[in-house]
Amino acid sequence: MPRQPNTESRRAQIVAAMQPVLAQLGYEKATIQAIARQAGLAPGLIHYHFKNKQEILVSLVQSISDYASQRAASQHAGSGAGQGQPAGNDAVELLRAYLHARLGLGDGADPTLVAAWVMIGAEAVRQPEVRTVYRQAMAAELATLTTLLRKALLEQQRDPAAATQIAAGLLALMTGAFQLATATPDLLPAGYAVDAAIAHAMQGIAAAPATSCDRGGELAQVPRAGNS
Amino acid sequence: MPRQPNTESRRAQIVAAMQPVLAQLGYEKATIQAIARQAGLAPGLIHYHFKNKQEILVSLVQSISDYASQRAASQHAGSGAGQGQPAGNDAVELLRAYLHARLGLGDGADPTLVAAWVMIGAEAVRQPEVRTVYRQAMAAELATLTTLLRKALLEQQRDPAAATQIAAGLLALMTGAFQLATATPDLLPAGYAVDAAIAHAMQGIAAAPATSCDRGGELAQVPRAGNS
Amino acid sequence: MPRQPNTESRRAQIVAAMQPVLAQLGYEKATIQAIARQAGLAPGLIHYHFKNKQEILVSLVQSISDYASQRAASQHAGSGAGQGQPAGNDAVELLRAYLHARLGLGDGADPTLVAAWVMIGAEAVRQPEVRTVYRQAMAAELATLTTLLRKALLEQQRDPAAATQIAAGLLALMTGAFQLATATPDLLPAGYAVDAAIAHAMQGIAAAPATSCDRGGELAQVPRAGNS
Amino acid sequence: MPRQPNTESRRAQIVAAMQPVLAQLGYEKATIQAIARQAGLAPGLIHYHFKNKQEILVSLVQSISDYASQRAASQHAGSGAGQGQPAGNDAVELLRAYLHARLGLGDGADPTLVAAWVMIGAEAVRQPEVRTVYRQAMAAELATLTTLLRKALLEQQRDPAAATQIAAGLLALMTGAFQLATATPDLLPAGYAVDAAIAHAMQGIAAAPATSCDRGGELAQVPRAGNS
DNA sequence: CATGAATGAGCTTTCATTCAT
DNA sequence: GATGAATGAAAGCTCATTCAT
Repeated sequence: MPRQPNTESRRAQIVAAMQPVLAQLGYEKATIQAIARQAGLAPGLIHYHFKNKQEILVSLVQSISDYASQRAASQHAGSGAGQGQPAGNDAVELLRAYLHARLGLGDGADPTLVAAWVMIGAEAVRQPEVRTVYRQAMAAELATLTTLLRKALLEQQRDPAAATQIAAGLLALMTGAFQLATATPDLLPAGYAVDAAIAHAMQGIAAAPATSCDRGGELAQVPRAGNS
Repeated sequence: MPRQPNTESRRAQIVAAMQPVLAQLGYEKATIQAIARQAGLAPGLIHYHFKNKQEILVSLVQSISDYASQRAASQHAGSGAGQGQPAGNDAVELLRAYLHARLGLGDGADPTLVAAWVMIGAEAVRQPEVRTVYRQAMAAELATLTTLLRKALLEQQRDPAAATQIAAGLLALMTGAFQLATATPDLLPAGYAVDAAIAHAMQGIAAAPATSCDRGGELAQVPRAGNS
Repeated sequence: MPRQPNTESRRAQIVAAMQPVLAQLGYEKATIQAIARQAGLAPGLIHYHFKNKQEILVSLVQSISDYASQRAASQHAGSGAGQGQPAGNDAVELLRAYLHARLGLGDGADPTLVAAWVMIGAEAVRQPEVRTVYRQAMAAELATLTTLLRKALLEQQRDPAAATQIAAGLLALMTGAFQLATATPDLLPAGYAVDAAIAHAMQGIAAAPATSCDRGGELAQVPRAGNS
Repeated sequence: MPRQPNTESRRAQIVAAMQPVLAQLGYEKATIQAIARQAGLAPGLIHYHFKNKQEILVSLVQSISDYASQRAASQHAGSGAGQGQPAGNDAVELLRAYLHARLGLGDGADPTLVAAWVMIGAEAVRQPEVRTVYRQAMAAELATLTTLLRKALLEQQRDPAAATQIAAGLLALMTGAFQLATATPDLLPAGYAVDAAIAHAMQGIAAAPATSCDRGGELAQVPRAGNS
């Protein structure tokens, strides 16, 4: 009677264990021993399930990225379900909610997750394999932002071409906010990141050229950010 | 006649050598041997001038920070010298120039410098000594931005209280732009960072409440960013 | 009804799987995992059938040795069956055929087998258990050669005492040919080994003192090697 | 006052230390620790002077090969210096002396050296870098043998074209003799290897076709090996 | 000041062997 | 018999730091 494989769950367990260790110690100091200890496993077992340390890191990047995409998708699905809003601010509200979800709660939700992501960003600089998956994750985030922005722009009867530029700015702003939240806590006022991101998005939308008829003046009344 | 000590120049030489090595290899892989090779010195000499590797890193952070402050200061000095501008856009232009200088040229001037700074940011997460100087550098940058923004806001007759919030957003945006320029080159369109930063600043200024009399509508005409 | 044990066939399967792995990787790098993979079995099963890795190696040595002995025996049997040769060159021809079989076809028949044997030879140096069986195999080969040579010498009316010395030379020559075929392919001309071995044997026979009456001059016409 | 480099002597020391360890334990079991212990050095120092373990092995191969070439050259030089021999057996004697030097004294001079060479031969099978230098060493030996044989053949007024074939056989014989001397001591009679090699050479020379005039009959009297 | 060899702790990785299923 | 996860003891290698010269 052969025993049933448990590789998948073990891999997930190990990847999950790497996150806090990475967040606290950085990649080089996140030793296999430390990861094993965090996971409650024998060190040798790590290499039974992963070819090498880098592979754990790559898996972690994909895991985090997948989690983020999934959460974004569920948010999309959860909103707009005919709440009978009078004004057509659905898309704008969705965007606002997205930025809140991403940057809210002390500028980065789970500090461990954010710190791990910062470490991953540094490793992406010098490990090509990590760079590849990191870039994919960033591209996915960028695509999500661009889509949200395009919808919001259309909703506000603005030229959707502005979406790309605004999304790029938002991505940089979010990335930097993660870095600052992790490396220099308390330097910046609490909640600044959500406000800045929403301001960036809303003002960007407002500043975008109107689609057809020149009614820019009226439409400039993009809903103000309600949290500051 | 004893030759005069060359300690200071040696230290500077070593610190300078660490930058490209750090940019390429990260802190842990930036070995003393590699730094010594880059500096053209014997490995043993490094520890004569620095207690340990961390001390070189701390010196590098200060060095980069000082260089940035100095460049910012010289920029201040160089501008505003009564060139008889008709409109009172001095402060706004100064801010714009500052953001250009920081983010221009491929979103990060010297790639080596930017990459090194990204690595430093990661180390700041886990090395308290590094975090301290990193935080000081960031605080200095934030102060510079805040000052520039406050002047611009005053110039535009806006409430200067908005400066802090806008500066925080700019700092995050810049920090993230450095990260993205280093880890995911070519993901974002060239020059996006300068545009995004200037848009963030200008729209933030425009959106700030007017100082005294409520003439916000007219004053909304903050000079548009000229490069997009 | 209990299924009948398959231990023997499993053992043979595992031993057979070790050969190509050993040939390619050497003993230390021939991991149990690799052998199991080659055999299409689960790693854990290996140690059910073999106490340890060395035991597989020892079995392989015996397996190869047995195979060689068997082939030699069948060759003996296959020849000499009254083909009505006029001249009494039976024994000489048998010897020649034997050397051909051993060294023919690119100086080592099955390259995998030859390479495995070379690896075994190296392990025999340091593992007493391996040395024992390796020595037995070599002794068997030596005995076979000696027997063949003695018959040939008698046939040619030479003193059979020379057989031992010639056989020793042939054994060394064959062993070295295997080594060279494996480690330095293309260094030596194709087919050199068969020629050299046959020359060694034939010239050795020719140079051996005649048995009784001194007719050495005539008998020197030992059949020349026909393949060069 | 810089200290003077001692890298060369240290490298030589380490290479020398590897030989007996390799001879006794084989490559994989010849750990850095064991080599360091043999050399009386700290383990870490090994990797200061050698990039990796393989590099030590490659150096050892070259070292052994160089030593052999050198000894062969000095032998050449030392002989033939006008000893006023009546018969022109100079070249034949030189060849005989060479084989004696190579195979004499218990079929392999320094047992440690021979055993190490056997281990090297096994590693040459699977490590390309080792194979390269091993092949060079073998090619050098082959060239030496071929040259000696050509001279001897000319001296005996035989066709020198036979040199290559005879040399190949001698190389295989010597290689095999080393293997057998190391892995199966006492299987073969003492001194068999020298005798076999000399017989192979001399009989090969005798059997070679005469150069011009057909006086093969007389010239067949190649000097008989004097040690059997 | 300068050199470069030397040290040793600690890392990743490998792998024979064991064992619960 | 068979499976494949689990273990733990090495192994090679790296590198900050020290120190004799």
